[in-house]
Amino acid sequence: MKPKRKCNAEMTTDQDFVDCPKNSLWGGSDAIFAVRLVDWQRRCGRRDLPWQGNDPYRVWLSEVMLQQTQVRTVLPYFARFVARFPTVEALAAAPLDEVLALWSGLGYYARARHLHAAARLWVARWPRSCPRGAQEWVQLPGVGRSTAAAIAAFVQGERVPILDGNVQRVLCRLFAVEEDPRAAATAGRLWDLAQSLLPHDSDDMPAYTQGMMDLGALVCTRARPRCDVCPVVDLCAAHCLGIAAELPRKRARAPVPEQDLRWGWYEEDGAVWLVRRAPQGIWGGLWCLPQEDQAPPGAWRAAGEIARLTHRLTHFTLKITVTRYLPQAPRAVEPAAAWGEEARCLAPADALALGVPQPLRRLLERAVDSLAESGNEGERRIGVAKGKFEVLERIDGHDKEIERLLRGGGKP
DNA sequence: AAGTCGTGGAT
DNA sequence: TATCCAAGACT
Repeated sequence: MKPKRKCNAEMTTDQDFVDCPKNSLWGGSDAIFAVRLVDWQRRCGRRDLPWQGNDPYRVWLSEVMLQQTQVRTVLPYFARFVARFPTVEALAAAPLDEVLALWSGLGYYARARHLHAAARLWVARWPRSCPRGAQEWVQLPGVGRSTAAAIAAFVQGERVPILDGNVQRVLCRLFAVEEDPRAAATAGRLWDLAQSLLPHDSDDMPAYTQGMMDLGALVCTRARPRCDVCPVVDLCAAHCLGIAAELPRKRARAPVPEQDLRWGWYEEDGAVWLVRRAPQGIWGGLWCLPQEDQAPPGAWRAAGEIARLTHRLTHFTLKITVTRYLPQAPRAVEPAAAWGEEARCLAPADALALGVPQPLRRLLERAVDSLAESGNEGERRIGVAKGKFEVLERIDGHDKEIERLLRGGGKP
């Protein structure tokens, strides 16, 4: 698209400034941007999401779930969550383990721990009520400036701006901001711009806030923005300059490093040992296979590697090797003290009811499938059927042994 | 104040 | 396939 008018750096005369769309954004009290956006949201925006309304609990819960997570992904988790915990009181009364189990698979598990702590703080400090205004919402753990503003705008119509990824992109284009929006200095400027665009009437805040999100998600998208249907295209400096699709500028990202991880599949009479991970770090508080940072405990013998999983995260790639262990003696063995106090031995189907990280969830699901297939009562084993893993690599020099283990067989 | 934290959708 | 990144917060 070609620039239709001069803007920003090209402006040299007073007339250029008058012609620049950026000028009309600052054009006094008409608040044309907000008026247009609110009108557009009410006609074309999303109005049927299950958390929309003024229930503070549902709005808060959804905003936390939606942090760094797309709407499509959140929908089934939100439904399960409100079915199990219809109120903040119900959530506060639940054990953390149950919250983590419902959160399992959604990622960023600190959100679940903070959510649980926040629910308890909420009912203790605002009994039969809720935080009033962004200043109070932000006091809940897991609720930062943008999330607090979204809740306050939706529930109470407070005139406070949000600044999530969508809004950053919209503002970078609207004002032709070329700097990295995630740099601290740029963020401050974007917050100011966001504040300056708010509607004057607080009754418009819910539709306006939803409109900013909808505009970013549906029209002002990262790739191929739909400027042809944008309600504020004539106010957009980047469109004026013909660079809307190129903003925000993406910064170069370092290549993602790889990290090796070793898990132990300690199998005992059709069940497998799980340990709770420390609250800090990745998968904090979740149940997982014992991670073999040091030598595995005694009384077990290695029975081959049963899986190699590749798990990609934003900042690095995990290569997980899962080694199967069986008791040395036919009788049950004591859980190793090295695993800490919280260790449980569960059938795979039962383990799936706990909060577990996604790669382990897949592993357990395959084990359940395998049990269902091979279901002989006498020879119950947690075999893993060949070809059922998402990612399974041949392990050099042990193909036959691996194959046999993958079938869940015993000695040949 | 950069690093860390998950998973899946979209291109 | 590889890459970016999503209704960010916390340390």
